[in-house]
Amino acid sequence: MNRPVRTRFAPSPTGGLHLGGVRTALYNFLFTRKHGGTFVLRIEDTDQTRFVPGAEEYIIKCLEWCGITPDESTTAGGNYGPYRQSERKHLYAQYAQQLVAAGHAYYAFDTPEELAQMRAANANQQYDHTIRMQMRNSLVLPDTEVATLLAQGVPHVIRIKMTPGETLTFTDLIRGEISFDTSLVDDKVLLKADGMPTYHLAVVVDDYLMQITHAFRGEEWLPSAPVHLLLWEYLGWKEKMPDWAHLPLILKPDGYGKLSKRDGQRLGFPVFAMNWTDPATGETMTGFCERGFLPEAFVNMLAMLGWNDGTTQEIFSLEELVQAFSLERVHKAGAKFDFEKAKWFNQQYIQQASDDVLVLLVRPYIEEHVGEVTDELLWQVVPLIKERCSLLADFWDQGHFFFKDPETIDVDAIREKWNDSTQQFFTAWLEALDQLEVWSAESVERSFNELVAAQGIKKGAVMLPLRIMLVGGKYGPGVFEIAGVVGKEAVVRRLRRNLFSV
RNA sequence: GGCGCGUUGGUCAAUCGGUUAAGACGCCUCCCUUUCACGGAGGAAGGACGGGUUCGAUUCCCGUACGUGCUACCA
Repeated sequence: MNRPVRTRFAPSPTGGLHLGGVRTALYNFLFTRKHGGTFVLRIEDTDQTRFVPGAEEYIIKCLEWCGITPDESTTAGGNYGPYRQSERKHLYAQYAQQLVAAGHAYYAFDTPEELAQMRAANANQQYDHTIRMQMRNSLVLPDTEVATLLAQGVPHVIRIKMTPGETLTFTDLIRGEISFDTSLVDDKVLLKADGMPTYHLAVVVDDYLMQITHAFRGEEWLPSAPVHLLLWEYLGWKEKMPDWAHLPLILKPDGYGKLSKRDGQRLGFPVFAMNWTDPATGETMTGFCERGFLPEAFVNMLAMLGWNDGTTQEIFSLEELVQAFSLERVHKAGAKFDFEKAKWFNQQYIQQASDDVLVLLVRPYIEEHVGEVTDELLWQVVPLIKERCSLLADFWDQGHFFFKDPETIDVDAIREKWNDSTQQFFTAWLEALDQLEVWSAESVERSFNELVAAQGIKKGAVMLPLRIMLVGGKYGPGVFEIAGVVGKEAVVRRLRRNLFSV
């Protein structure tokens, strides 16, 4: 196939953009960038009952955050629009009619009750070649009656007429050759009673009209591949059919099922790229973005979930991914999502990031707690604590004491070390600090050491209490560094308060 | 139930018939550090099972088991 490469990402706007969705989009993006093609975003909003307003804008926002913006979409434009299936309604009906005319599809007038009755007779019964001649459709009804029913506007659908007894084979770019027996495939609905197409008709028509050359989608679509294959054939477009690649699923960390929103809530990690608020319930699901992931790290992590370049390299920039990516190396088996590993990727990127971008990124996570903070303070704090942070949100947990007095103090830890001489020591040190002319990490430390020597006590006995009074617990960077940044006033205040309470 | 797809340590995974079966995350130990992290050194932990093919199978084939997906006028 010599056509220019065109891939499409086709999410349904029914909720947040989850990990599997982003990864599919990412592989589309990497593939098109590598082969100099076009990356199309098409929206599958044919199911009006599940359609959620604002979801399309949300999806585009997520892709932008990830740095994998599509070349063609409702907002980006392009010559193959409209890019929303709901706006292409007329096209699908036209091709469905064409299939009926060619004898590859038929009108079915069965009511929901009749369908239920059919299935009640045999739980495994599908609407297929074994039973279609016993149903109410244009295959069995006289032409005149069909015409009358259609004229009267009786609700009906159009179903594909599967030819039994054939073996369909196609080559999946990831899985190799896959075969199906058409006798086992049912007569899927192509056009619904409301005039909207089902996914089956819509993908084929859209991919054809948008001249898609490579179609990537989740593994869950594999069983319906024969329907799509036949549709390409029946519509007479077989030569233009894209190559297929069915991507492995992203699985929940425990158990083996597909990763779902519920798993995120249950296990305490995000499953969406960015915050998603369900307009119906008002419930907000935290995204990787808001949780403090850097987009580069997020994308890197996702790329490695089901693919690797065969070397031991794990950290890839987007550009490197584009170079190294190949569908042949995508795994066949699903991969369990591991939040710990995801955090590790982000930690790597935080360590690599320069302090000036970190200051920019970290600010909202700090200001969320204490209001406005100065650049100067952030510039001092960021380098001191970045190496102990995996998520942007960690900057608050690891450095809150730089911005406000600790709210809780690990009193028990102090008490273990506490006695009259430590009490004396700190009282004396407070006076010494007051005399200090230059306030810096070094001068504070010097003053501390001098007093330790003068009082003849063990430094270990007073270091920990000092830390805890200053930061609240047994963590954080060097105490004197902290004292230097926080300033004399705050140090004295924190010591006084805690000296008294202990 | 039927059909499809899959199966290397707890997790991500390398190996494209011959290896002491890499590496990473996590876990454990030690070092560094008068806190915690970072960093460094080390450790435990793996080919689902049964048949073939072959001089030789983790690798190729078949079967079984297990898992998972689909089986809607949802995608």
